[in-house]
Amino acid sequence: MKTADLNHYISNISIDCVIFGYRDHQLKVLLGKSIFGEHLYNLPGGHIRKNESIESAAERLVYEKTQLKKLHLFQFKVFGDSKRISNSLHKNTIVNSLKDHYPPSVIDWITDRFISIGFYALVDISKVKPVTGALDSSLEWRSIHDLPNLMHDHHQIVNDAVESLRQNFDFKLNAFNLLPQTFTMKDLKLLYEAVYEREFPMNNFQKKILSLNVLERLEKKYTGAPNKAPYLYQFKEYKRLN
Amino acid sequence: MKTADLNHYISNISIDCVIFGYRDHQLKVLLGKSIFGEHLYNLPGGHIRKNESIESAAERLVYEKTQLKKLHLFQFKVFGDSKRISNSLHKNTIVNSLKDHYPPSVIDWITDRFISIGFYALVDISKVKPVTGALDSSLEWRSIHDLPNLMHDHHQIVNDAVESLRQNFDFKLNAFNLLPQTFTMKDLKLLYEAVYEREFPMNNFQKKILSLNVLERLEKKYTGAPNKAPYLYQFKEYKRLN
DNA sequence: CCAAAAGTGTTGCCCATACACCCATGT
DNA sequence: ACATGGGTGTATGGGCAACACTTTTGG
Repeated sequence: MKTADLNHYISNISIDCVIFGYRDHQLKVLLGKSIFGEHLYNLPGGHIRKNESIESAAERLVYEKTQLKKLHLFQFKVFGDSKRISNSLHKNTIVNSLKDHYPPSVIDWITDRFISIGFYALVDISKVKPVTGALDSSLEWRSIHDLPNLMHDHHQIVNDAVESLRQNFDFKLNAFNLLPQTFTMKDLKLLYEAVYEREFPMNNFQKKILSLNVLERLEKKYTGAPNKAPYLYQFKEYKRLN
Repeated sequence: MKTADLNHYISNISIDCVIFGYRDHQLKVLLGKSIFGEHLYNLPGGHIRKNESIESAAERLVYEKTQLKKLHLFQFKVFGDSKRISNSLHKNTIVNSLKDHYPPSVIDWITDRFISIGFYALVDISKVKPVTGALDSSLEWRSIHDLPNLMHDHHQIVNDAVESLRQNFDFKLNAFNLLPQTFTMKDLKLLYEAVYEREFPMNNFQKKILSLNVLERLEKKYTGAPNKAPYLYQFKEYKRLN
């Protein structure tokens, strides 16, 4: 982060991205291990270039961390409390860490008040190639039920993103952004159970999903297990979108 | 708008408010008649002070136009296209109107790129005392189906606000922000019909509303009409909130 | 032939809708 | 008494959930 670069970005506005993945029957979010503290994490995010839209900025920021494009992005809320950074426990840590490496103007710019636009993204976790940024030492997928210590109000941002995801996660086509190309009905059911945190009876779930007419049934998946092999499915729209 | 004042506001971020009212069986929005064009209107809006939250800013901006506080406000979307103002037909008009009255620094500040946070508010239209701002010659309530020529992308903002209102306008307590303290069941039904643009059969509507247990029935409303007098209702929460 | 899990069929319940009816009011 | 519109009760149908059942697979 060079001084001159800051002139290309809009001040006082940031974007925070809640990148959702799905693995081990759990909904996960991608978090950066912060260089500002041993057990401190932060959401992927960044700033908006003066000549790009907020959607493009969010796409770019998610791409920088995941190397994925054309994903499902949704702008779910704005976090605009005037003290959300200055009241944070981590502000002084950040200032102390940076003050020997950057001029005061940069420190001021970074630690000024920021209004943050929250986006969430849905990704196929197996396709993500995590790339760390300047401010994190590593990237980790963490279950939404096992979140570490998060910077500023990022814990609140994750919670609000989960709530918004539940609101908007309909029975039409959001799920396929989190799954590989093909999957069994049970996989899909487990995903819905992870999102809504409740169980769905298999027969009724299957009836409901199939009645939407958005899946096509492929061949069976033989695993060697001594039981009936489940069918594989994929979303009919898959080819059109990929 | 004085030059020095701009230092108190965050640059490049604005708030646009879609203030909904209800009259003549129609959903209305409060629009300012712009001083920048004969048949040009704009949404109430403004900027965020450096030390106030975005919610406080939205409350303040709505108060300035309506003299109402403690209303139902919802942050529904952010409008962040980088060209939303510079591509607008109205930008040059604004620059020409202002350039003789303000120094270039002010003109630049005002006509720079703005990311706008969209809020909508629900108000009892009879309680509003409209107060014009510096940039509008008058304020008018306009039906959402009879919108005039709106500045920049404000037409899109209104449309998105209406869509969000429909999403969030549940059968619990949003409606009472648009109605006077007491109202008949038919009034309420007509409001819902205006919002959702479809009809609701009276008996089923009444059953559904009453089953929510949020209304209390008051005395009858005798109008002199030669038919059964309807009951008046008010929201049980009314006293607590006012 | 058996155990395990996939997948399907059947019933009953709840809720939303539609239809029919009764009630109060002023002329 | 009657026209008008408010308000309530009853039957019908579709969707969802619980239960029971059949099918497929490898040992």
